[in-house]
Amino acid sequence: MTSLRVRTVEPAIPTLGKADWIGAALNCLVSEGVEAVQITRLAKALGVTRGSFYWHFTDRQNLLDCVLDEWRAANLPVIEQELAKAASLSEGILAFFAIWEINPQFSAHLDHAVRDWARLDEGVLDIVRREDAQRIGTIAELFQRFGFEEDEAEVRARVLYFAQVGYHAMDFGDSIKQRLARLEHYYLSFTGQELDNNEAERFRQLMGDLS
Amino acid sequence: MTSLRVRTVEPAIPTLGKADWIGAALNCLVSEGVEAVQITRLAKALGVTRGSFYWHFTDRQNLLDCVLDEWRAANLPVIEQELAKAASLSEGILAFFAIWEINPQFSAHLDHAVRDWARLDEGVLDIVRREDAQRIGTIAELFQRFGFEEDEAEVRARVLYFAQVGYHAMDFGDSIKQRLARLEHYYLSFTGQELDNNEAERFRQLMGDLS
DNA sequence: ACATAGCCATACAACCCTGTATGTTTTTGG
DNA sequence: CCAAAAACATACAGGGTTGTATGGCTATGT
Repeated sequence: MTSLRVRTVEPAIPTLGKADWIGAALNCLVSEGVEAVQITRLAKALGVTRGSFYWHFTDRQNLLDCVLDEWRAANLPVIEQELAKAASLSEGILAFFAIWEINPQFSAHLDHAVRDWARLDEGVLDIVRREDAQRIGTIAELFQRFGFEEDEAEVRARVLYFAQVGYHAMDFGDSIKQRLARLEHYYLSFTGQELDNNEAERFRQLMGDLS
Repeated sequence: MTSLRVRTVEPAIPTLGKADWIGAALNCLVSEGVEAVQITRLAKALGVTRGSFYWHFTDRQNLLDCVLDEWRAANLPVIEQELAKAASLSEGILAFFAIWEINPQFSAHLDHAVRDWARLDEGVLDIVRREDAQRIGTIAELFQRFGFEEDEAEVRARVLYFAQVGYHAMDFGDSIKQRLARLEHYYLSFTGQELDNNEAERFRQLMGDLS
């Protein structure tokens, strides 16, 4: 929607663009929350004054709107893409696990930060809710595609998604290894089915390599 | 630890106590987040000036510490008490469901607010993590008590707890009725066992009456 | 009746953030 | 070469928050 680069030709001395401000805002949002996304601080971090900001944006809310758009554009499509191409249930479930951990396009921290933000802003909450509903629908579709009837698919999708969000919502702080060690138990708990040994090993290697 | 009422005799004209300030702070924390817990605002809400505050507390941090203590004292023991007295797995699991919804001592909103707070404060995060670990341990104990081996009990406890926290962390906004309608599916998903019809009905009535 | 302590109001200094208005420099285009 | 726009700096006004210092009122005890 918003073109992050207005200029058609890059200037000789690279100057700041909207994208730089949005990037700084994203970092600040993730590490310190919405309230910390302040024009003064970002300007200091970027090494310019606030005069620059008010050239690229009308006001603070304008920046926050752009930040939210960035989140939607980055995190929204990943889940659908990953789950749609799954050729088996286990492939889909394991891909879902992997998204939060190693998918470079998906930022779990940003997801978390936006969710916290939503608690303080009705407008953001609405958008996050729609996003969540859509994600859960995608997961439920996966379960249905591989033999689960509608109600059970819906419930299992929700449990899986809630657990994933909940885990990251509490910064529990255990390592990926600890969770990988009990991968089969998690899979059984989420699906009610046993996970093939070969698949489990392949997944462990995939996660081990990229962690 | 902290005695919320210093006075031994109630004054004729009831004056403000620490508890009143902490109560106002809790409300503000739940509805608007930590950053909104400001002395000026609380004073306005309580109908006094900030002079009163600095008589009861040394500074803002002092108040926040008290707020955290209140949370621990209120929400911590509830889960252990409820799960310890369960005479069957289903009784324990259903009791766990009920805590977030209808237990008067437990505030799900406060739990959520404190968790958000923990993202911005390392000290709070440590305390919340210990609390979470303890709760999960209690749930795992329940599973083990009714026949699950250690590893599976631990994983199922975590999935159950993560899902519960995740659900409330995202303000999903569906009604209790919607979830109660699929109670059996949730129970199956969390435990791998079928829920007795009579117990399901009894639980639905319990939740229906008090919601 | 008076001193004391509890409880709160008032006033002040310091700081931080926003938004706007207005310069200043550099680049681009005709 | 000159005008215009882009990108940023500077300066100012307004508001909000914290903490402290100090003063005033009220109940209580002796």
